[in-house]
Amino acid sequence: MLQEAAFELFLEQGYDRTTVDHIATRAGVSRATFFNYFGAKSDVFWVDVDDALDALADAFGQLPASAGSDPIAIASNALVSIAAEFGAARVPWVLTQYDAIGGAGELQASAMSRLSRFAGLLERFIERQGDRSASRPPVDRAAPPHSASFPIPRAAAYSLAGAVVAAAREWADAGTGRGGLQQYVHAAVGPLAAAFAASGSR
Amino acid sequence: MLQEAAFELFLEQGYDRTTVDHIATRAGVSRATFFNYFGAKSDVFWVDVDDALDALADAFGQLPASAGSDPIAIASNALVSIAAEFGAARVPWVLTQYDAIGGAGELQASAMSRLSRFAGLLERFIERQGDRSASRPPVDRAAPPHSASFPIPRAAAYSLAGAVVAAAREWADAGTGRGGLQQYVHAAVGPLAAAFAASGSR
DNA sequence: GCTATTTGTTAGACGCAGTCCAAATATCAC
DNA sequence: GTGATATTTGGACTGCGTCTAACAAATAGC
Repeated sequence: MLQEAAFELFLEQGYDRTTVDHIATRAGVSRATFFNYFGAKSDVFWVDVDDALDALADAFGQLPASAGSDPIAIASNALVSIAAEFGAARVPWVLTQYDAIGGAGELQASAMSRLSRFAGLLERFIERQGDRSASRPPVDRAAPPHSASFPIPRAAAYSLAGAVVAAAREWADAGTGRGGLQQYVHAAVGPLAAAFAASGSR
Repeated sequence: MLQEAAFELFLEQGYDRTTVDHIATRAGVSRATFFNYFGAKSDVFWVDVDDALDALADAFGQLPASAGSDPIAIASNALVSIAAEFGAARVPWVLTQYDAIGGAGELQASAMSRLSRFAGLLERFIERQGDRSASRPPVDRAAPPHSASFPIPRAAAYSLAGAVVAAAREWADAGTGRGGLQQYVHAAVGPLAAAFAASGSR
C-alpha cells in the first residue's frame, strides 16, 4: 500500500520529484508512519529482493553441512532454486521501470547494502560447508596469497553474487518474452561453480 | 587537503559526527567550495579508487581489439596490471579505517556507483573485444537464455568485478604483512578467466 | 464493562547533506 | 592598472532521516 502509492507517484512524476510526504499522503498515513515501515525512501524498491534474501538465508540455514561436497555447487544450486520462484510475471518493478522514473543514483546507492548482504550470506555459507572438509587448510590471512591458499569462499561468494546480478539485469532487460529468472541464473553461475571447484581442488 | 582534513576529523570524531562544515573549516575553505570538489561527502573516500578506475578506462581504451584473443583473459590481465600499482603502502585509507570511523553505511551506499562503473567498463571492453571474434553469434535478448547464447560479457564482467572486490577486501584485511594488491587480484580472477573461456568456446 | 497497559500513529522540531544563486573576491591577459 | 574571466563565498532553501511527546487504538486483566 505504501509501496503501491510510491510506485504510482514515481510513474506520475518521477522519483526525485516524489517526496516521502507525497507517498504518505497518497497512502493516507503520516510521513512518520512511512518511516515506521521503511528505513529509507529507497527501501520501497527492494521489498521483493529483501524477501528473496531472507528466503536465501533460510535456505542456507536449513541445508545440512555436508563434508566432502562442493559448497560452491551447493550454493549455486540454492541460488538457482530460489530463482525458480521468480517467474516471468514477478520481475521486481523497479528493474523494469528505473529508466522511466529516474532515481537511478538512489537505486544504486541502496543496492549495495543488498549486494553486500547477499555476498556475505554466500561467503558464510561456503565457509561453513567448507569447514567440514578435512582437506582444506586454515586460512592464513597475514601472508600474501598464493593461488593455492587464497580464501576461496570470499572470491567465490563475490563472483557468484556478481553473476547473479548480471543474470537479473539480463532477465529484466529481456522484455516480455523473458521466461523465468532461473534459466538466467543457471547460465550465469554455471561456469563459476565449475571454475572454483577446479581451483579448490589444487 | 580537503580529503586530509576529512580523514583527520573522521578519526577524531567519527564519520557521522563530522559535518561538511567541519571539514571545510578545517581545510580553510567554505562549505560550498567542498561541493565544488566533491559531489558528496562520501566522495572523499573514493579518490584513489576513482583514479584507478580512470586508469583502467584508459588502459582499456588503449588496448587494440584483438580478433581471436580471449577478451576475458585480456581484461583479467589488465586488472592484474592496474593492481600492481597498489603496493603495500597504498591501501585506500578508508578500507583500513572504516571500522574505526563508523560510516560503513555511507561507504556502502557510495560504493555501488564505483562498482557499477567498474563492471560497465569490463562489460563494454569484453564486448568490444568480442565483437571482432567471428565465432560469436549476435546476442538475442528477447529469448530466455540457453548456456550457449547467454551474453558472456555481462556475466563475466560482473563476476570479475566481484572477484576484484573480494581481493581488495582480503588485501585490506591482511594487516601489515599484506604485500601488494596484485597477488590477491591474480589469485581471485584466475579461476574466472578459465571458466568463461571454457564456457564461451562451447 | 472498566481500567491499566501496550502498541501504533501523529505532528512538529531539528540536523544535515546537497542544490542553487547572486555577490564578493581572486586570477589572468593585455 | 584595467577589464574580463574564474573561483569562492554566504546564505536561502528543500527534503531526507531522526527524534520526541502527545494522542489514539488495541489488548490484557480483573
